[in-house]
Amino acid sequence: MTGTIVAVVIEDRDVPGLEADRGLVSRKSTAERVAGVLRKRIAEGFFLPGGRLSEQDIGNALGVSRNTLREAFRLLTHERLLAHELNRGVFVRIPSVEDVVDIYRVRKIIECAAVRGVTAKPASFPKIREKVEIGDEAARTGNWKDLGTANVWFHQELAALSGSERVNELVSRLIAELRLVFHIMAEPRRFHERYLPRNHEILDRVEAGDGLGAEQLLMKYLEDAEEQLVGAYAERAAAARAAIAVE
Amino acid sequence: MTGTIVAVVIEDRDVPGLEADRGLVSRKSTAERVAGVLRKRIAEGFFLPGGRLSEQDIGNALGVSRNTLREAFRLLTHERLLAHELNRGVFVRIPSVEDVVDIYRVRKIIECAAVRGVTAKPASFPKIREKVEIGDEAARTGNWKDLGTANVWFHQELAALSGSERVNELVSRLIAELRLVFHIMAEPRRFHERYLPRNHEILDRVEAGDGLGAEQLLMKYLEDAEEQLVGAYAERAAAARAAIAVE
DNA sequence: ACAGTAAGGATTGTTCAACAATTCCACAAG
DNA sequence: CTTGTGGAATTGTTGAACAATCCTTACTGT
Repeated sequence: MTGTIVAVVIEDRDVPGLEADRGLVSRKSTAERVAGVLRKRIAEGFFLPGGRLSEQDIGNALGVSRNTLREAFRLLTHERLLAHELNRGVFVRIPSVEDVVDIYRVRKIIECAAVRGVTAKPASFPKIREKVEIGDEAARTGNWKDLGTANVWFHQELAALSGSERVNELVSRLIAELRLVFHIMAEPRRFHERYLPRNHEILDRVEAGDGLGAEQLLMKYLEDAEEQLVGAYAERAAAARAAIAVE
Repeated sequence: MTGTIVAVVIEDRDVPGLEADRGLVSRKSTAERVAGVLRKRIAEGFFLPGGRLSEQDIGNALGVSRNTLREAFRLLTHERLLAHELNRGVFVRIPSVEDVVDIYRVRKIIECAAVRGVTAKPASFPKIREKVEIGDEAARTGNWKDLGTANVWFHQELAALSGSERVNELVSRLIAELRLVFHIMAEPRRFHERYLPRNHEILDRVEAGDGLGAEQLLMKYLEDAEEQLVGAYAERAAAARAAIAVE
């Protein structure tokens, strides 16, 4: 028995650094691939918030059985991208204003904690800087869609400073949910553009090793964004829901 | 079209305060009920970490079809309670040491932020106090299982101070995952007992309105618990995995 | 004795068809 | 305008079937 334990431990340490590639090797089930397709479609707005996803139609279109498709629906429901109503089907979720408030509440906790944790020594963070510059470039060329995406990535990189797998996953989900909000707002330009200079300020503080300073800026940033979003969102969300009721 | 919007809005405000009861009305699907049963069984250790959950056996035992059972498995896999290996089945997850470290990393961020947010004015928090006292009582009567449960609830109440639905859900999951760890450790007494006085200290600070003080205590608490857990856990987890390999 | 392998049995992955349960919609009745 | 009341459409769930994969075991050759 003890011999087998040793064998396992050895196997763990035999080829260090290779374990990270396991995700690439492990094949995914059909349901997960289908979920991936739908997730992407939802993110890019092909399926709009409030819309119903018919088992039959999508099953036929994608060439998978209803059972497999339902497994995919479960996955996305758990990510809060779809809402499952018993005997009625699944719908692309319409986040409520309370959802938006809660999302920002969690973002403040998570992102600020991540930023606060940077050491007191100056250092370079190329990945974060990259996202900021992608945002600048997108704004310069007027590519508003990319601007929104870059902004999202910027915040994901900030959260990644925490070094926690679970935090990364959580933030990914929060941001996927926020995408639904943006689809209802449908004004990426006016919303994202004004935050570009603040991205730079935050990055500067981070690279200067001033975690507390960066945290203060980020907190204000998130408070402002939330306020702006909540103010305009309430009526839009109601209108979106009403549009469904009409249709 | 605008007219219909008004109609919806009116309907929304017509019977205020009733929407909250929607969750009670909505029945749950079979898959969700099955997931609930399995979740409970896993929490109480009926299915031990590393054990495989046979589709056929459990399906027969619970009287549901394989398809429905698989939907339930998906749910629990997403909660990190089960691990799904393609063509091999689902297993009760054995958290790695890295998982434990990451869980505590997130707990520090979340719970500390929640506690830090309490106002500077003294107030009473009966729900938190209740959990602390349940823990005391369990320790006095030597009911070690309840002691662990009470301790878990205490921390859930602390996190609930954040007032965020998403934080509550996240913490619930983290703690469900930690239960797997405790099942492998299998020493609820020695682990939890020593933290009882610290529960009181933290509660005192919270009720005194000293959020920052409570945060410091809680941080130290979590650091100590993590250290103690990680130190003893590595070999146990390896042994558990090896036991599977042998069996 | 031992690594490699080939056959088989068992389990999961996926699909399909069927039926029950529920919701939706239109229309009639009060 | 509200309140039943049908039938059509959709989802919920099951059971069977087959393919794909994994695990065990026995066999082979060295």
